[in-house]
Amino acid sequence: MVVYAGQGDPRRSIELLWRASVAEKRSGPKPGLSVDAIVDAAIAVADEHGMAFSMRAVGERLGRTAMALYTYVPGKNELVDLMYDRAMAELPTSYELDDGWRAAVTRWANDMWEFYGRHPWVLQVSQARPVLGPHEFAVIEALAAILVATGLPGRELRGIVGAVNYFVRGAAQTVAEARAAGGATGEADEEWWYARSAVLLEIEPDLEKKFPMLHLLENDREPIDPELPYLENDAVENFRGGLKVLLDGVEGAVAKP
Amino acid sequence: MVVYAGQGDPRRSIELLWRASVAEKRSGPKPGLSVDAIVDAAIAVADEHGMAFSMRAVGERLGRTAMALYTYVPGKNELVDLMYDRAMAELPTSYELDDGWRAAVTRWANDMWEFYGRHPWVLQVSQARPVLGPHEFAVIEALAAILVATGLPGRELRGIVGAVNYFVRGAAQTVAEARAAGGATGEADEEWWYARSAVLLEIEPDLEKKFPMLHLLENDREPIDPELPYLENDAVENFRGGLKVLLDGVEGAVAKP
DNA sequence: TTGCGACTCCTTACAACGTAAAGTAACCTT
DNA sequence: AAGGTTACTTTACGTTGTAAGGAGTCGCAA
Repeated sequence: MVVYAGQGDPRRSIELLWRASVAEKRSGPKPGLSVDAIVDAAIAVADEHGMAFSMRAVGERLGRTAMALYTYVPGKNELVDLMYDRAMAELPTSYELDDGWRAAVTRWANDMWEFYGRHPWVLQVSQARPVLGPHEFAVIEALAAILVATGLPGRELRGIVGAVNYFVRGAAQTVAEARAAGGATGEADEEWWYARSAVLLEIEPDLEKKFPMLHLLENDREPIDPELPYLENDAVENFRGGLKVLLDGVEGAVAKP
Repeated sequence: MVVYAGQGDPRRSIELLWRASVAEKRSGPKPGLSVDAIVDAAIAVADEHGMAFSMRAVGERLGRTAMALYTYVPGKNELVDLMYDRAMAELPTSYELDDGWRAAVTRWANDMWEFYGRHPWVLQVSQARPVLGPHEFAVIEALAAILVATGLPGRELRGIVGAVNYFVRGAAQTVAEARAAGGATGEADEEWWYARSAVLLEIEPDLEKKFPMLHLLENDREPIDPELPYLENDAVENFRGGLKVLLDGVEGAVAKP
């Protein structure tokens, strides 16, 4: 199931995200941790073990119990919000437009693609959560800034920003999750897919006749780059192809009106 | 976190999905349940209470304990697979091409959009799971069949199928989850968004200066249809706009090569 | 008719989870 | 030195998926 981010107390979440913590008069023992340290630890755990990280695991990595985290962070949902936004800080906040908006959007998309590869757990945080944190804003702002250069009105651009965003995310997810599925059992991509296809074909031998169009799509393949694993080939090719079509559409909108 | 479908024993999953259960010589008490009944009950629970349904809840709805389900279904993951595929049986498996592929794809997308609205929990099942079940296949086959009519080669169509699919899903998710978030606390969309924007603006008053491009996009609005809730307006507009651009791109590819 | 084995379904139990509650000890302020 | 505030721990509760074992039911062979 999806982690619903942005579900906690909105004020507290947003204060944490925007670091609006008022430095108050302090008393009592010195804090041994910090929100930053916790978020970093949580990201490290998630990078290693997937989104199914536990408060106990994060605490342990910091030499504390799970409950110690609750001094700094209201709950797991809010921690996920913070992780999400923090991770996005890795991404560029602006793109050169020298070689045109199309090249810039492509760079944005590639950066996102690689980012999702580095932090696959991000893909498991609800895709449609409201944009809450500063870095999240910055990432979308970067895309918006590029697209504004097309001269299209905001009304049209909103749909385009969404489309590009959804597409990149969806495409990245296809790789990330297949990779995770294979990785969990230690199988390589090929074996994982092979095991499933084999069973499927055994049980439903005339699969190709039942779904002729899919069969048609599947069999028109580029020569495979032996450097990359099976799945990567497919995914990268589809990513490039889909993005190309999408940007062709944007170009059409720019040229026409 | 995402429910990883397709994680269980592949043979057993696929046998269940394709109903390849061999009718064996039976002995022992008559089964009081069936896989179908369980899947139906699980879908009903998920429709009502979201993807965070429990085996106990499904059992209870059928007047059994949670463990009774394990006689029919190997585990929760496999049950989710079955629910997913069963739900997709609602969707059309082919589309008229009389008015052209573009209109047909639009119908496909609209059907998916409405489908996701009916069963928002489907969006919480991993978007990128391998296509496993017959109805899932049929849905993609339907889209593929339409797009094949463009005359584009399979190589190009694969990226397009992916793009359309990701886009529709992503767009639907934006509505579904905001709806769920509001619904959970009983807030209407407007209030929910308003609460967040208000806090954000209070904490970060010059938000609009920090993210001028987003501000620009946000403020170029169509007149709002007072019939629909706030969020619906936005989402539907972006959905239509994004799809239009995407299909323009496909049209470009058809015209050019 | 009488078992026997297969089968459904239940009870019990366990480990893992998020987190509430309450306690202990460290530290600043007065 | 006292008192209040804070960091962190321990313990505990309610939920979750599901393993293990047992009770009862039925078909079939002897």
